[in-house]
Amino acid sequence: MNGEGAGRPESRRQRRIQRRKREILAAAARVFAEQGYANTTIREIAYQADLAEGTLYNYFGSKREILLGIVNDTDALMETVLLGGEGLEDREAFVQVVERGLDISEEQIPFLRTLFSEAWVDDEILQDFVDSQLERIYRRLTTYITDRIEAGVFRDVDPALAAQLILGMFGSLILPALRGVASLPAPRGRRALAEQLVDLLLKGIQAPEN
Amino acid sequence: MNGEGAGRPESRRQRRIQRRKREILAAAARVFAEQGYANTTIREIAYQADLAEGTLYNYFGSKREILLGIVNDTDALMETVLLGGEGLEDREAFVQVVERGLDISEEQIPFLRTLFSEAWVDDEILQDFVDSQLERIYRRLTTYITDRIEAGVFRDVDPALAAQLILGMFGSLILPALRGVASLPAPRGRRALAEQLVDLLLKGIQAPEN
Amino acid sequence: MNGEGAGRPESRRQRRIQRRKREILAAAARVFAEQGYANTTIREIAYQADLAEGTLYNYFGSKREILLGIVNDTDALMETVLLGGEGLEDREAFVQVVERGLDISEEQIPFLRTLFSEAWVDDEILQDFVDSQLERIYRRLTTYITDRIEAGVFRDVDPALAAQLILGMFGSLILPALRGVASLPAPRGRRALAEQLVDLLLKGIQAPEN
Amino acid sequence: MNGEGAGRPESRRQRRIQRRKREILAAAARVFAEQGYANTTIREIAYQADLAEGTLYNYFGSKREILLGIVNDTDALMETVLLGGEGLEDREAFVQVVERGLDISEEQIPFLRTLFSEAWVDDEILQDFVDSQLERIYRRLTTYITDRIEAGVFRDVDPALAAQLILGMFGSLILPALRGVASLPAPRGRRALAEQLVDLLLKGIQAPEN
DNA sequence: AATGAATGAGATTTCATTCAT
DNA sequence: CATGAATGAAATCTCATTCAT
Repeated sequence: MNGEGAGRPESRRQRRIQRRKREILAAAARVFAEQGYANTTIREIAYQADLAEGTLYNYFGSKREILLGIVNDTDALMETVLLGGEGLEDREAFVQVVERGLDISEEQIPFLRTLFSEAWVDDEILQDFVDSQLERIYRRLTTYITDRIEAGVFRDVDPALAAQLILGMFGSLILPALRGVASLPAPRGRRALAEQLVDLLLKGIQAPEN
Repeated sequence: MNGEGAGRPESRRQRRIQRRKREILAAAARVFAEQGYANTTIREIAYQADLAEGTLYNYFGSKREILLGIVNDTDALMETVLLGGEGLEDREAFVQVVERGLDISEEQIPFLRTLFSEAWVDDEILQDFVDSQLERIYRRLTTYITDRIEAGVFRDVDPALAAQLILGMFGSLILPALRGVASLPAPRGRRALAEQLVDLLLKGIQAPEN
Repeated sequence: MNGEGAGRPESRRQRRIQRRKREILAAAARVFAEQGYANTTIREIAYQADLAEGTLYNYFGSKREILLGIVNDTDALMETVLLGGEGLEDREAFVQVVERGLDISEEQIPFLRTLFSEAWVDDEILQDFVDSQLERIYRRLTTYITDRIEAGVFRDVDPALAAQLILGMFGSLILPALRGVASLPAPRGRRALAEQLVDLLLKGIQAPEN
Repeated sequence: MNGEGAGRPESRRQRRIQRRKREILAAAARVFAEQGYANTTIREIAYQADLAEGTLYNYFGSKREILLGIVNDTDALMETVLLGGEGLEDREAFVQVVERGLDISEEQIPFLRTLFSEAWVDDEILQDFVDSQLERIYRRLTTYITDRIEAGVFRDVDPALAAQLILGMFGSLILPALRGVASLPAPRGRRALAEQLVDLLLKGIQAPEN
């Protein structure tokens, strides 16, 4: 019974709702990224999502909840940056993680752009995201560096500071794309970019004989 | 006679106006930095500057003009980052410029915080500031690196990319202070911080025997 | 079936919007006529139209747009003054046009009152209305007089000046009603009024033997 | 004693104050005429009168008092329209009064323009001026016409209506100048204009044989 | 669920008036 | 008397949110 398809109908309904939510978040992220959260009206989001204004409120309780939805989505994605690279030789592991970071960043530009601009002034977002997600990446990197120093592979630098500087280097790569003034290189170029970053990081800028 | 105390009265009036403008900008920068431009009301700025709302409009034509006033002020200050360091040995020059950058950044935290949060979504600010001031710093650094490579002091890296990565490293140092989650080290610590950055930059993270 | 009651729903919506717009314009014209445009607040118009302030902005983009809406409406009505009277004997034609002018003016008193008071200082209104609508009436009258002179029915007067003076005479009739200090005579009296105006116009005030 | 010039010093002071008041009224009338009362700022009036804003308040207690000052001044002038013409032959008397009306109107255009635009919506002005000054002119004209009818010089028309229509004719002559879309003819042309008005008024527009 | 008209609190901005200098 | 900076009430307009259909 229950006509075609069956399955728990509840689940189908849930899936439809989730899909609709994602569509709304994607539309909202696009507009937020372009105009900023405060300058964006619900009407504009509704228009971009091809829905009536009131309909949005069936999926999100407020404009702010849409923003937090974006933050969460981005959160989830950041997780994946850290996956992979395990068991590889150091240099290659580094390069792959950087490259993957570039890939993900590009896909998520509107989300990241929204995220960063609002994180400056919104304490809840700042804590939910920056002080949880970035902190995790930062800690993981610190631990890794500490290990490598102990293994004698890295020089005896301050691991926390080194982690911070490395994240800064990575940030400088995606910043222009985030700001919308330049786009990231094509996938092939990204590999080269990652290699150059890692090269500089490992060997420094000074000529060896110095 | 006619020592200080006389002078053209026009000039005294002008000075009073300029002083009042600076007071307003300082108050506004504080509030913008905390709450963001869009969330800040004229009423709040006026309250912080200890003036009536209408009085602000005797000095700035609109809320936005106040924001642009902050951008301009910051502009002027950024100039000074690049001064000094000429003629010093490379390592020391680098260290001093980084240190000075930290000093100036600290003084200007509310202004910088305002600036960066709004530059994301405000094209005029983005172009007036980021694409003029930062670009200058970036170009100067690129030129410097190119020289050093030609002189055989630096390895043969991509100078533009290296400059970008270095700016990213510097950015990572002031970011926590800008975000308000940590403050910069005391002046003595800043010297050490600058040295560590320069050390990592010059020699890399890899152990020498590698 | 599908008699009245169906129709494209778009069209029904459009009609509802148009009706609402007219309601707002009527309320606004009443208030403008009493207090003048500048002295009238949006709040007052909204109150008179029995709507919230914000609702007005769903129909008109600004207070000024409401004013222009009134001007346009009046424009459209003025057209009809000139209709009719064709083919009648001169005296009767004149009388009928004057009478119709009185009728229309009475219906439109709040609109006309608004219009005239603002036309003094608002160039756009002055040109959109006075210099297009009144000009048309004026030209038509001039042409008519010229014809009549050539036909030997009217004396050899300056047709343009005569037209101007006639419009002034008509204006003096509706002015008291427009100012709100007196109302126009009842319809029957209007015919008599029109006849007296035309009589004076045709034969002058001087006794014949003079 | 009392130094040079003597005279009651009070009186000299009074004269200076009166002169200053007139200067302010003239400046205000110019600006009001151009932009309307509500759109004009005290700052603009002060600028045109070459005074500081606060200084105006030494002469007039409020912006509105300046407006009423203009109304009064105009009032005083209107008086003079009616002077003269006594004892002249009818036609010439009419012509001279009309001509003088044109002369005075031209001199006073900014004042009249201000007056008429505000009289629409300001009951105090409407009553103080229109319903006192115009009423006087209107009554005088009515009386005159009644006399003339009794003397058999004028036809048996409704004197009140005739007076109204005549004022309307005169109004139509100065209206374009008042509106700022045309200027009055040069003095010589004014005589001709007045003669044409009077001619039409006395003999009508119809050809005699009709 | 979907719609979009209605709502009204709240923001920016203007400007007549005051008052210390 | 003259000045013009300071004041703050009041006006216009925006827009997140609600709710009847």
